Amino acid sequence: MSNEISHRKRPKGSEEKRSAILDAAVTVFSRKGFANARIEDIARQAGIGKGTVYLYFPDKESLFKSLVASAVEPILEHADRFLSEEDTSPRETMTTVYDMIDTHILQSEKRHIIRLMITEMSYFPDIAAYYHTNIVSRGLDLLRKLLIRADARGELRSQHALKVPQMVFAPVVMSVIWNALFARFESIDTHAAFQFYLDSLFQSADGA
Amino acid sequence: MSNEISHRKRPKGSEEKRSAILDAAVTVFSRKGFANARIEDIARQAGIGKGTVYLYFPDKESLFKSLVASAVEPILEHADRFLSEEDTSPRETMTTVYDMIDTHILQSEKRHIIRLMITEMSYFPDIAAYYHTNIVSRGLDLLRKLLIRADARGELRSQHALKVPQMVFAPVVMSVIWNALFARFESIDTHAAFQFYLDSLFQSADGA
Amino acid sequence: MSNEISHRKRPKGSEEKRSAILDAAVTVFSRKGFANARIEDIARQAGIGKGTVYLYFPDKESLFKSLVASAVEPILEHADRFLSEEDTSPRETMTTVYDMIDTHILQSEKRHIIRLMITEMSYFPDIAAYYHTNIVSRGLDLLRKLLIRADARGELRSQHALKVPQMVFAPVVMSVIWNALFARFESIDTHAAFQFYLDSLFQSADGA
Amino acid sequence: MSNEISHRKRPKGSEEKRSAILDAAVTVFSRKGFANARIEDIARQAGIGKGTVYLYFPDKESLFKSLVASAVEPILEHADRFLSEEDTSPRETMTTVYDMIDTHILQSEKRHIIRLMITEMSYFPDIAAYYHTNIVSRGLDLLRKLLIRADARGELRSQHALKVPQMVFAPVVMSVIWNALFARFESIDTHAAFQFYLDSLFQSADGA
DNA sequence: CATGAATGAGGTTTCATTCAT
DNA sequence: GATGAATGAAACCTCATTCAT
Repeated sequence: MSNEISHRKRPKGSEEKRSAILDAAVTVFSRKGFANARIEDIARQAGIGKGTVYLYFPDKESLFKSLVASAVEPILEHADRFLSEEDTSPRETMTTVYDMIDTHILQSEKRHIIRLMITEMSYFPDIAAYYHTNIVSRGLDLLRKLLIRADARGELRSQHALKVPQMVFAPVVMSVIWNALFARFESIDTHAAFQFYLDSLFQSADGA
Repeated sequence: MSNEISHRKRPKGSEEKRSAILDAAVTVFSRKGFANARIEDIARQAGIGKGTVYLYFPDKESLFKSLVASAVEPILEHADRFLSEEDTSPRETMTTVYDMIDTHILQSEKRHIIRLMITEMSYFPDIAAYYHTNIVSRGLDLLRKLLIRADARGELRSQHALKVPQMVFAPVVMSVIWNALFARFESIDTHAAFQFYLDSLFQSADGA
Repeated sequence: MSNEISHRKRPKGSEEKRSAILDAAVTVFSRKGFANARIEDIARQAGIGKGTVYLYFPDKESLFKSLVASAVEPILEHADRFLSEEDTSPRETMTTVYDMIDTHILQSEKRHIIRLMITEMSYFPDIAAYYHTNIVSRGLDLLRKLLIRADARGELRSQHALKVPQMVFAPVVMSVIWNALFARFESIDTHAAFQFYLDSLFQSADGA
Repeated sequence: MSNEISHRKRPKGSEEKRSAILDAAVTVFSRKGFANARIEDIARQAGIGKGTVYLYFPDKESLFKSLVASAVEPILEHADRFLSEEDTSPRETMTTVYDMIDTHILQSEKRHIIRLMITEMSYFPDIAAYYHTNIVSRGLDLLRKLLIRADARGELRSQHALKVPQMVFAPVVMSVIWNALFARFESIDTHAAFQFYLDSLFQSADGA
């Protein structure tokens, strides 16, 4: 909706402008990567002047970090709520989580931000630290609990899953990376990946 | 092993020096990423002068591409051979493949190169095209055959796997990325990931 | 004179600055030649920063070409007008042309640019092609007509002149080159050269 | 004979090699200009190693200067002899000189060196000084005497010629420069230029 | 607030020159 | 003597950032 190539008309309100810059940044960072993105391109894409970017973000790195934050924070709230639900079956919970991820990340412009996190975060150790502490490790804790609950109910197919809860994210990561590198040549069936994972993680309580 | 009659005119220590530059390049590219790696740093790391790098590689991009090639090409030969074996059970074959990957990539310095491929390749579309054609799509073909054979033998656990053979690489990709971003904070149990995958893909022929 | 509505978006002092850069470029290119002139020297000479040069000219070569164009284009307009005059005697016309060249080129800073054209143009084949097509061959055509008209009026001294109209430029070229190489040691009497040429080309109609 | 593009077989004798380097230098300097000629190209063209050039010439500049010297010195000897002849008519003498120049310079590879002198000498003030003192001013003296002698015999057409003896070289300079810049597009009739000059300088003693 | 002209640090690449073999 | 691998100074050009308007 807002990531055409055309230069949009000047946004007015201050918060709107901040958000226009972030939108433009996703586009440009996605296309070029952090190092090759020019602030001037982001400004033009946002329909504002180059100097204006610096009224909203102190420097290029902060802009990138804000971008990541703007994408990740809303996700966390949802996740928190759903993963803690204990009155639904683990498979149902996980199905819901995957649906949410599919809808709110993979199908939205946010998938670009997730890709940028994956490809650029190793060069921003402080971002990595921040998100590990605040998001990843908390997410893994919730997942571990979910898997343990599934195991207790006899629904966990492989004990190995308990040792690598990170793999639950594999369909997301693989989908994002595959599309970044090879979408031009060959698509990846993300839904099948989710289904495959649900089948891999869970079985009905009778072991079938 | 790499001491054949050299292709070009460079004398004696030449191939060793080329190697030294590539080794230095892994280190520096890994630490800084392609864009932030300075040729001068690579040269210093290799213990040579800045200009010397250009005697072996025409420019920074070629150096990077050669680096990727040097890591990937040997892998392909092995993979080809093993995946085509038809007289072993699919699970055994896959186990061997995972072992090979673990030994030759994840446990070696090559894991850094694989990470660089994943994180930088989207900015080198021609590398992506080359490796998709020559490696990835061929690998997927072999995997598809393997999975179909497993299915024919009643050993494939989920039909969904057939639609996303890419997911077979998930343990490798996840391991590499996790370690790049979060190894400092929390390890990932790569072996458990492989086991989980084998359990997910295959069941004994009687469905157990 | 150069204060029309400017083509691009550069505001107020912009055309002045472009001019200042071109002026500085004449000085530095003249002193050092194209290859040995450093952009930084030109910038310093113009009283601006190195990067500023690149706001006005995309690269060093373009700067050089613009420099040549800025000197040559105004000349052409004049020349066109005068050489086509058919109601004055050829000798008078040629006298006027030589006067114009003397005033507007040899006595002005433009003589440096003409020298640069002569000394550097062989390394810019596209400049040579452009100026041959647009200036030199057109100038020669006009000169040929002039000489033929003189011949028809019985005023051409030597038929050989018709075969090498290029020699009409000899006083200019010789003067520019002599001064570039030997002005320090010995002057060249440019006016005598022009007079010699007029005497060589033309005689009164009665053959005297 | 010796300016093909192919890499010749190794010359052996020391003087031969010096001369091979000079031959190669003409070719390469002509094609690229002083600044853009690479020592390595000259060496390859001469069929020797890069370092070998430095056994014969201390640096690039010296090589260039030696090149010019090798072309100019032999010319001087001839010129001296002919111009001083007083028992032939000035026009005959000048005709001979022009013939010599045509044969030994314009028709030979030396024309490239003359061009290089013209185009590069302004950036080598010491070369200019040397040749002005030793060649140009001496040549002009001889020419002045010749013209005065012609005048005394009533054979000088225009008194202006006495004031700009430099113009006697105009056909040479114009021919060399024209060919350097525009030979691809349009030729210059050098012989007509010489004839035009002889007609311009001299008349028969009776004024015809 | 907004702008974009101006700046100069920084990185890539070239190539004259050296020197160990 | 001859070589060419190695070097690093030097120059082009880019772009994040500043600041006068």
